[in-house]
Amino acid sequence: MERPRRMDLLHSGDYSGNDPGGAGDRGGARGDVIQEVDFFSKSRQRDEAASCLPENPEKYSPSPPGEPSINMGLHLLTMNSGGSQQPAVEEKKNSGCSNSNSNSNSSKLVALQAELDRLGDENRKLRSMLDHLMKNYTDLQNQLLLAMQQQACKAEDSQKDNMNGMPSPVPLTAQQFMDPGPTCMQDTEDPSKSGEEEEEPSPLRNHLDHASSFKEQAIVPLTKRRLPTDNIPSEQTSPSWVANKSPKQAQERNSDQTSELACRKARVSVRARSDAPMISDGCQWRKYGQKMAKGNPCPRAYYRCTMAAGCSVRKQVQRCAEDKTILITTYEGNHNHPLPPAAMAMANTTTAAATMLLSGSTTSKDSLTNPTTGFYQPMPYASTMATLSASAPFPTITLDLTQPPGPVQLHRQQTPATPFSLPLPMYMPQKVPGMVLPPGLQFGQQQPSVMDTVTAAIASDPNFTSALAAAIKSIMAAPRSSDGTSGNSTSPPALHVVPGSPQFPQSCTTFSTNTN
DNA sequence: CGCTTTTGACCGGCGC
DNA sequence: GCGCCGGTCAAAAGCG
Repeated sequence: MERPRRMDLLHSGDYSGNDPGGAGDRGGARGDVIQEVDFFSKSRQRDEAASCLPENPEKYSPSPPGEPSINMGLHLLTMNSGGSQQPAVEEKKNSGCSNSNSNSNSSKLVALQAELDRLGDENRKLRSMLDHLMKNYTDLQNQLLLAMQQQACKAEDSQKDNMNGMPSPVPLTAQQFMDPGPTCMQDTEDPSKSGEEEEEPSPLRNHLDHASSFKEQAIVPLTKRRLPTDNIPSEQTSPSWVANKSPKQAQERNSDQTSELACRKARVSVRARSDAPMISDGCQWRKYGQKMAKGNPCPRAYYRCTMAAGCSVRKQVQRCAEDKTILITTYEGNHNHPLPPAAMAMANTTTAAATMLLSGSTTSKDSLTNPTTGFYQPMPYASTMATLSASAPFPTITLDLTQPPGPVQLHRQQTPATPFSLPLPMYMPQKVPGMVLPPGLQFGQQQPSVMDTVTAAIASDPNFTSALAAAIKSIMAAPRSSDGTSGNSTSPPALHVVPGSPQFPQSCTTFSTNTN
């Protein structure tokens, strides 16, 4: 689980573009001496990637051949490994040219071999360190975002309680907060509580789950606030499940359901131009319904994430009535399973947008901006429009990627009943195939506080760049086929645990892309 | 055969 | 109470 992630990082290097049959010859014999020579070949990028992930290179193919990738600047390992290999190759050349110095050359070869081994070990250590740092960093990010969300939820919860005179929900103790207990995403994960339900494969039960539970716990007040008696009949957890459980479990179950409701109440929606019926977002989806929505001649399709049993993430796909080239994809909920890099982008986007949405619609933007001050950084992404709307049954944030890149005018209306827009720095995948994210795109002239809020929310995820790159790649390589779901090319050959992917329970992302 | 898609039915929320 | 609408279910069909 560690190495695929590393592979992901490396794969987002700037070499992986224009590799038309790359996947085919990528799975050749790795680890032998020959690959060292290949560092000078045109397929260096493949070998670099393979050198960092020698085992099952073909199992990991986040980007199809020819798929442009984004240079996320994570070249440390790649260059390191490459540099460590280079002397050996040169030495081989030298040794092959002069037989008279065979003895000295052989000794040199031995020394270089030892050096190579040493560098290899060092390289591995560095990789491990990088992984560890990344993990810790993302974990911290997650915790911070969770704390922010909890703060927002508490504030609004207390506000509502004051208004309604309702007893406030049981306050979350630290134990509860840390306890991976009933949450919207974990109702089907915990075998101890849901023994009859599908059991999540243990590899999937990683820290992400814990992190998600962490976050989802934090969102409970919001849940109870919003929907004290609501129910989700369509979820894997049926009321009968509750009935069969002990009262305590049933109570937990209700908490789960309400939490899940909260998860699904906030929506993040993205509009983008796309010919494809559905964007490829890195997840596997199963269509479970289609309806004709009022006011739109185009049907609305309902999809459910099938990457893991019990995953409550759903999405709606519908074309814009005004402009049928615009595809509107709406995501709800959080994945309770590791995500491939391509899907990570979606999850991160969802998280950031949902975080912004919650923070902006609950307490104030400060709940987000202040805690994330440390994350303020130039947002190296083109901008687009993010629209927050509380007029809908669910708070919804819409990321409009159909706008041309560049500064976007923004509006923010605090009135909950009216939509308000704010600039959400986003990358314009349709405009920049396989290029480095333009650094330093600023939106200073636009309400900095709001911009910072969104910026911080999105940029706070250290995996955002890599995940975004994966998303862009997946978007650009979005299959024109009619599915994009089961036949989705982004269906991960191997799940990649990208730690710390903020998958906030209330996230719902509409992701519209432009595959034109 | 298993999985996915299709599609009509069903359910709950909401407004009148 | 009724109808509308969004969302989901589930049986049937399709597909590899």
